[in-house]
Amino acid sequence: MPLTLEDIAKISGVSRSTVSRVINRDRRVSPVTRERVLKIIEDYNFYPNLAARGLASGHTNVLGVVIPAGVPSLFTDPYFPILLQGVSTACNRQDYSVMLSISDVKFEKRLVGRLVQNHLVDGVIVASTLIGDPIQTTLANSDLPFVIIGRQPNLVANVIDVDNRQAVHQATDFLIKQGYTRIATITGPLNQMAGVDRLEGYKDALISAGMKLDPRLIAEGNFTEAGGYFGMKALLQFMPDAVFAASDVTAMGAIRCLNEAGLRVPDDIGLIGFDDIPASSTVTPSLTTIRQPIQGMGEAAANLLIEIIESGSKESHCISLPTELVIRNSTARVNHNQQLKDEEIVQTMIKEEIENSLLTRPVQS
Amino acid sequence: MPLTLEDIAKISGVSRSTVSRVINRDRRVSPVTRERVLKIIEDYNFYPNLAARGLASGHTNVLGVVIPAGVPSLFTDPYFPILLQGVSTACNRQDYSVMLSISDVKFEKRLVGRLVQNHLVDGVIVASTLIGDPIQTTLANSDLPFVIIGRQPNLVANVIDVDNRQAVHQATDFLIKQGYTRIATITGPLNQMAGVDRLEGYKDALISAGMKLDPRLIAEGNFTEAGGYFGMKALLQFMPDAVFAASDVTAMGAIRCLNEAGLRVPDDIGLIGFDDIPASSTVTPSLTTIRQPIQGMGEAAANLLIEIIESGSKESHCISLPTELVIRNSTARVNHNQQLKDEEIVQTMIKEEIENSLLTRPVQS
DNA sequence: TTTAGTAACAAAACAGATTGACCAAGAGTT
DNA sequence: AACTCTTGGTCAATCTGTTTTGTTACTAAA
Repeated sequence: MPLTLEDIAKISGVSRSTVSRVINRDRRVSPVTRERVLKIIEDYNFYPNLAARGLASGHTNVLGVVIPAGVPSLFTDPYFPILLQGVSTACNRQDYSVMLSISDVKFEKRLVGRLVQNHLVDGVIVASTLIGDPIQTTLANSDLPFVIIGRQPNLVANVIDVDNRQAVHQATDFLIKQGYTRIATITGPLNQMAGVDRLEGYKDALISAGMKLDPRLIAEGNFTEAGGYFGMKALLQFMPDAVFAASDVTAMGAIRCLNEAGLRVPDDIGLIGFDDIPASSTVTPSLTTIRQPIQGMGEAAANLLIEIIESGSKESHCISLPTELVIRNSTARVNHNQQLKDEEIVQTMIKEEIENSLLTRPVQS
Repeated sequence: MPLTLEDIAKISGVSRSTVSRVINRDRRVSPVTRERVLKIIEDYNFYPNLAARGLASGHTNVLGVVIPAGVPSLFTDPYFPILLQGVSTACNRQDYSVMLSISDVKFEKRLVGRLVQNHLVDGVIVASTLIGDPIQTTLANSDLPFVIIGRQPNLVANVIDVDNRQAVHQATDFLIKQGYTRIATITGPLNQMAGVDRLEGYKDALISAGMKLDPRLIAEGNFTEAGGYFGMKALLQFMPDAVFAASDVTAMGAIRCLNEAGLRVPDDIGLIGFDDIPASSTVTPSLTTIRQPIQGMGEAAANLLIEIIESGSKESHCISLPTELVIRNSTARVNHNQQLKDEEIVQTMIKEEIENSLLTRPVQS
């Protein structure tokens, strides 16, 4: 039978409430009593019953992480484990636990109901939702604090994001500067904002460089390897000389397709990805890519959520984390520029933006 | 303010206990009352407070999943997301939730303490622990039910596993049958049983084929791509003509190394992996591999744990799931056998074993 | 017609924390 | 000396369910 507060109180010769205050760092306990009780708690290896604590205090110190159903890249993209690691790290540090909901079409409604209604978690982090996913409005209508990773249209909420559009704009500019002229893209799923924004960034760059958009050079992908492969296959007939792939995994698929077609990267076709997953630096050729701080986004989401929970703030916060363009060999044309050596050249994106974006900016409430 | 049992009771004109009975499917409620109360619960969208329920009933309907710190493949191997998906699916189906503990060296002790001591979860699933990880004894000494994925030496516990040794034995036999003679291996981390068992299976096959073991043909890896790359690099000087890589990701690293060295798979070197992750069928050449039912293992672990929790069984159960050898192009020597076509030939492993292993076998308690 | 048994529900006792109200003792003021 | 603060604590209410015990009304058996 596990110990209770009552037991500890009896052993230390104080009342239950005093022990509770010691545990909760209430300052109305004399240092000497505090020390004595703490020692006993330590000695007896006592942990308070979280259910009781949750019932009495109204909070559980648990954050929910919802990963929606129907995300094809869940199994193949290291994005999710890295994100989870970030959330987990931040939670560990602040004595929160992580409740994982990989939702399932069949159980989605019930799952979210449970999460929202029955006080299992103090707040929720939502990762890569589809545009218009009902979970957003469910959460918005509840009084449960939540943070969305990746902005959503028409939704005032707490958001952690990177500036996808701007980042891709820059990366595409880089391709243009390298002398590529028929620049194509394999998009992400266009039912996710990240997919849409990255496509817009690509368009922005071409337009502002005075190049014309050719719809035949845009292939829709879905952040998977297979999506990259088939996207590339579709593009090949229109002879692009460079491709922006909306994720690194997509780029890997494109490389496979190009290898099969006997085309060489970067000489025949330049390639840029997005994410900078571990494999990007080891693939041949190593992949030029836009690095986003995936783990950092997980941590930021958890930290923001915890802050909101504990402060009870009703404002909406948007945090945009910085990206960098990591230049490797997949864009190093022999004929046009000198071949880049193995070492990576990291070009940090606009400095001011980084500095600004690190701050939490309250938006309308 | 959310509704409580009391509210529902008042609305339906019965007592709190009756509402509780309705929710918990206690049969001592007349059908007509039950229907009326159920309707009200539905109408008012009532969900019971889980903290209160946990306090009163002593269980939370939450399973913990512990992924230990210091697993380098966590970020790069799709193993973990797939496993989690399995656990999650099984839990959803039975109204359990999943609490994720990606433990962190720094917080490990506290984390496990919390998990074990304060009734946050009803049971724990432990994935890929290191041999001798103290978490095992901590759990074994607690009265918290737990299931380990992947057997551990000297530990009587509930285990979900595949027969790594036997599966690798078969796969290596297949290499031998294909005519390869200098068969090397890149192992997994030898501080995990899966790593050790797969190495033993490799040795078994060579020995029982009357071939002699050459320690220079054994390179230690760690289930990562980089491990495969450097392992292959180390092996190359001893001129193997086939390699068993202890995971598919490891095999990908080996392929990269071989490409750089100008060697072709399968003609110069045959290659077999383990797992059958999605990428294995799309990589060039497609990878012959031992498929293990990762998602199935997650589901099995959750189902077993829930069964143990609800039955209160004190016996230890071991469930071994079947594997299959999936033959693709990385072992299809042109000179020795006819080239295998694109379609996969799936050779199911010893049939009897599969049938046996699907049963839960109680072991000594 | 009792008596026992049972069905259907209510009432009340928990479960193990948190937290506001209250109180005693000593310190500081005037 | 009387009064007010502050400090450090105790007491008891509270949170929302589950579960045991109690009560009533009815049916079946003696």
